[in-house]
Amino acid sequence: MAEKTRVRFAPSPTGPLHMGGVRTALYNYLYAKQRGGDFILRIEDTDSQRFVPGAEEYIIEALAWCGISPDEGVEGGKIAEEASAKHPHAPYRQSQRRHLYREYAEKLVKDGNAYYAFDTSEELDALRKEYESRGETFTYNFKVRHSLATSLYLSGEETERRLRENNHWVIRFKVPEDRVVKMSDMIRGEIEVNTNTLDDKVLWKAADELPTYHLANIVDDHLMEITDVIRGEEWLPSLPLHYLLYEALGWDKEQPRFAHLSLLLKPDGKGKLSKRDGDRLGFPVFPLEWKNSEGEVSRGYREDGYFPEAFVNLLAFLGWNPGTEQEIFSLEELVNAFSLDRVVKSGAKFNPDKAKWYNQEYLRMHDDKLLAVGFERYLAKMGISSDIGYTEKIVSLLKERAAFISDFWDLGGYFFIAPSEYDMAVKSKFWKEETPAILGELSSILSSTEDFSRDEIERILPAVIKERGWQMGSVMNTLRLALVGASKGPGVADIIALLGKDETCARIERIIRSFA
RNA sequence: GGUCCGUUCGUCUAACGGUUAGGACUCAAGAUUUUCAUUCUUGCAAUAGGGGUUCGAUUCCCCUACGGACUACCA
Repeated sequence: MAEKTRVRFAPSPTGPLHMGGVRTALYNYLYAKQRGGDFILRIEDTDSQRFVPGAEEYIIEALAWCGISPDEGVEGGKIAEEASAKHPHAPYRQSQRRHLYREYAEKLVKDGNAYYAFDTSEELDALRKEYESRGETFTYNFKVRHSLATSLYLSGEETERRLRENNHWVIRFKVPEDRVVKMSDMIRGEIEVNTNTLDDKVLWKAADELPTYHLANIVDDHLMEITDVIRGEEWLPSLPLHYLLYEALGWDKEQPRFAHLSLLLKPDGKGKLSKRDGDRLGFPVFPLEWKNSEGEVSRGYREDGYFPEAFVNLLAFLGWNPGTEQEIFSLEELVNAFSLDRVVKSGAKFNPDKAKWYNQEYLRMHDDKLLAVGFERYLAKMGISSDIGYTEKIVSLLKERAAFISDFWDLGGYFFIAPSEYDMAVKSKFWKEETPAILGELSSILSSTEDFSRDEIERILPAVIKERGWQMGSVMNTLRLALVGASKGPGVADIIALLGKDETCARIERIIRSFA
């Protein structure tokens, strides 16, 4: 029987989930679902210093908004704490699994694969500086560990004494000397690294009785039977350590496959996409709005009016493509089409224009009724209430020129509020001496029109203009100016029919008075 | 500095040794639209550089350049 695919998304609750993080979660999800596997959400909160309240809830909510639902880890919007049939590996929060890790760290020490180290951060910092000043690279490995205060060098009694004395000690991995670690990455292929360039990383800290990422991650991935690890490129440098750790723990035969995703880069200039870029260039970097403890607000795709489907779609295409010319994919279609083979190795610069285009495509696919409901919510925030039938007609008229629901307001605010000012460029071009008289006559013709349907108005208008020998351009544009206030919008007949007889005539009278 | 990863139009990318190097976004032009958009058509625009390997390199290898990540008792 083939093994069941199990992947995990393991964010750290140190702040809101970045869109790059959402992409990692998405690729994990797509990969798992395509294989009928499970997607697990695990919270890696082993850094007690950087814990941010609300971050975990944010992560769960963001994934939910995207339609990415974990098979394991989250139940009813909360991270599962108790083991159950659905959540056999609970708890899924590393801080609640702390008791598990020490035994593995101690086992590594017993087997000679790790050791106790008593040097302080300050001592090490000083040492690093010293090396740097000599132009050398400080590597905490076989070259130096015997000269430092470690259980490798100290006597058994001395080690015992120091372990008891205080909790300023750590357990470090003992990286083997001069070995070439051969690794395999599903996206990048084969990678080799000599162990001499690796540091003896800290695995466990006595101070807070917590493991570091490296240990917790490997232990949990093993315990949770993770088959494939798909994570960000920033983890690639620690892949050799992870290989070595699996080996030292005796788990290398069943260690997961790895895939490292390239980073999302800022749209302009150099470097990875950061919160700052969003603020600077005017686009969201986070899926949902986030307010930090200082009250600073970071905008979110959701709040900016992106459809979750569009967001997921554009995210999927940042570093992956189906190899066909199809660009619009639902989540289900992505599940079917996704393949790590087609994930691009290089970093992708985020393009806000393309993001907007995606949303426009999705807006067009949406039902008018749904869009109208969304638009009414937007209107309500501005204190405007509208009949849903009326709103829906507006939406259908404006749909093809909008990318966001909020665009309906910019595009059609005049359907709700009469123009208070007029585009003077349009006026100077089309407003003639005889215009007031013409508009006045038009107003009275319209007010006596029985059938106020769009089609009837569409028929009457040009007929009248032709009959009286008026200038088509001048009349139509000034009429539009009266109704809209500018030279934009759908057909005049559509606007008139929607506005209704009274409002149309009132607006015509009003512009005549304004320019009298 | 060291280690690792990467490099095709401005951007996202296709082309798994043989193509006029394709598509999408952006931009420009034209057509349609009495407006603005839409739509349609067309256009601009790329294999980082240098060596190999090969009958033939975007594709394989090496070097250089550039970019990125990592280099914490953070993840």
